[in-house]
Amino acid sequence: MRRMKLQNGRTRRTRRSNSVTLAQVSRDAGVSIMTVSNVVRGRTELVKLETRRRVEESIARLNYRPNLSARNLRLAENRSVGIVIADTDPAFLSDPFISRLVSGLSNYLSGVDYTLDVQGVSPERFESATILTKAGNDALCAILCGSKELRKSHFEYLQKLGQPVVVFQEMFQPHSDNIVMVHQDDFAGGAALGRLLLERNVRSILFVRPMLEWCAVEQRERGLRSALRHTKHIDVKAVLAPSEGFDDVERITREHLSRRVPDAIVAATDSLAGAVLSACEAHGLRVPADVAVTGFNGFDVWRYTRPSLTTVMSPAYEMGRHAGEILVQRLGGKKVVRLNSIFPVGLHKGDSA
Amino acid sequence: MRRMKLQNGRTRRTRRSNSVTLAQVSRDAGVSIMTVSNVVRGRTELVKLETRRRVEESIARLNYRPNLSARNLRLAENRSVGIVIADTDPAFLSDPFISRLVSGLSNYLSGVDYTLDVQGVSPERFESATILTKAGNDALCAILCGSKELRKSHFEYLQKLGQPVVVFQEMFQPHSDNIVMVHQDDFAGGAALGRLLLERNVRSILFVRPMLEWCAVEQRERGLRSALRHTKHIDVKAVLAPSEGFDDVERITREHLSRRVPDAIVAATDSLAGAVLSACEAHGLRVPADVAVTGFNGFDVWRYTRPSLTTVMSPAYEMGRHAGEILVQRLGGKKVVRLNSIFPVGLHKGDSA
DNA sequence: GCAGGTTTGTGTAACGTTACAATGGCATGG
DNA sequence: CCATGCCATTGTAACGTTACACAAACCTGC
Repeated sequence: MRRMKLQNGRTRRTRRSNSVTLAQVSRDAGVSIMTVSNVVRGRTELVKLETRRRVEESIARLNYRPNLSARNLRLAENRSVGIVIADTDPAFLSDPFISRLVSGLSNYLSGVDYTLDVQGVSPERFESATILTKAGNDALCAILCGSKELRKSHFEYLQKLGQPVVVFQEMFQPHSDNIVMVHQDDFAGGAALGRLLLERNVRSILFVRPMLEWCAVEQRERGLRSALRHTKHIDVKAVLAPSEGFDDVERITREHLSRRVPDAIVAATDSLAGAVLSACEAHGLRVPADVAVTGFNGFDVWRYTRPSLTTVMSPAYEMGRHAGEILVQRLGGKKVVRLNSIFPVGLHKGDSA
Repeated sequence: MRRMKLQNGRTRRTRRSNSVTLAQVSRDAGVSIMTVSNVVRGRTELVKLETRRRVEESIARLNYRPNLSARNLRLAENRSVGIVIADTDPAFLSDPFISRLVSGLSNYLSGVDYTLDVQGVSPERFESATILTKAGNDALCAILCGSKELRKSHFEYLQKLGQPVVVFQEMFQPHSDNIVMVHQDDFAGGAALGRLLLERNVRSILFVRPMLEWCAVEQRERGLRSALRHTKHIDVKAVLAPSEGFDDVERITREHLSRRVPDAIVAATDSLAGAVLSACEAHGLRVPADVAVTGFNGFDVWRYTRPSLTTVMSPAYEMGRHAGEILVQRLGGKKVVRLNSIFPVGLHKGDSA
């Protein structure tokens, strides 16, 4: 970093970026800083047309852009929301569910002139995410992963922050009213699949779930089991995929199939279901005649697979938008009563179950 | 917003957020502001252990978090990168290519304690994206879409910014050394598909491309045509899908198929290819015997389709990481010589061509 | 007991912006 | 020609932080 001599002989650091300030523009245009500021912020009623033109010229010539940090500091407002995702696996971060959620949030915020900060962080280091340790966002969103104790402690942490927070896909009861829960009805989705499989007279089920400990997955399994609760002699066995990678999931499924072929395989997500279908094909099993297969979070995968996948449709994009709306409302000072938004899911009946 | 009376009777706005400042902590701990600041920033060699403990207690009790805007203003550094994507279509924003690119960038930045701002914006309003109009990021990334003139003007705009910028998937020659181009070799990918189809003795090709005007798509088509250039009598016809939605793409493909069945259909992306396969199936065409089908940007779709899709594998995640590395290096003052990074793509031979 | 050093802590002036009060100029009207 | 009001513009004091210079306290060794 460059240093320069001051008159008195001391040295002082110079800015690293060659940023243009209001003061420079004001000198160039021969007006005061405040006049430039008023022009920049479109307070046209305060500035004579002729002056405004001159200032606008200077702004364009010098390529002036207002310094956000200074403005935010002065206004005690950042017009920015952060989202922390407690996982760093690229496969999870670019999962259609996550990316649609983020798209919805981002698009909404963009429309009301807010920006979005995105950070993925491992569950163990959750609380040291920059977005959380430094106060640089007006509001936060979070997707919690990891063991239940870990998630609980992260949840408590978020409650203490005192700024509006949306937590997605989580079941804890908030004790503080800064937190709003937004989730899709994973339990109902799981239950709907369970009922469908009951109609198909399925007796044994393999539930394939990712290693990732995520509340949504738990709820899906819970919903599934609950729908089967009153029917005796239905065997549900959970299988942990060693990773979310296609090959790993396919391999572990094949291992299970070679031991015993269940009547149905319920995968916790569509991408897992894709690998499961592939494993069934490799075993020469007909789907759904020999084994029924279902997925979860249907965006596009169900359109590609053959047979087309029976899955549960997710309103991820709308959930993201909704979270944005809630947060911006809160920041605007509105007391939002609803602390819990559950989005309904839709059962998509494909040919695989 | 609350107001409060000052001693002299004036009113002045209070902060909307109940943020705790260094001053408050310092009062609570009975030390100076600077001591607290030193503790917060881990300058442990400057503070006696006993004092540090006391300060840390106060910090924890008051729930202090440093104000990022103030710090950034003082340091003239934001430790933050912004990415602008010149499209607001959720289907594009959550396209595997885009979301993997963003994951790579986000993960890298997170590791070096930078944050990432994401904004999608329509090509027409590109230059009014908050990320661009306000100076709040140390560096920027951009994905340009829209007509060539529009993209050119956005590119010029980015050149004038004077801060490090990475532009993805674009072919313009930068005139200023703040811009670095990062792209995958779409041309080579298209050419590889072209050569593969030549081997298959294909004579007529339908190129299905999205409405979205994106440089990557142009390059793919150009590469394809270039590979066929020296072989006479090969007919390449481009079809514009009315949207990237599966149903629209399938419909338009079927319309074309009912007029004439080409030897091959080259889709500009895998998701388009998925719809194309579905259209072929609906027409009772065998793939690849009656018509060969190929995709582009292979992440997972090729694993799901039957026949499995022949496609071009994209290193999107690595491209995102690489962009982050370059930008952070530049911000660290390193002169980066390379102004142009081209990532090689891989041809994945599936069963569809 | 005091020069010389080290360790620990503090005071101050920025950083670039905005809210607000205050200024000067220029009409209008009595 | 002076009050009055309005318009356009400006000066100033924050916002919360950090770099730097400096001060105070506490050691040494002679």
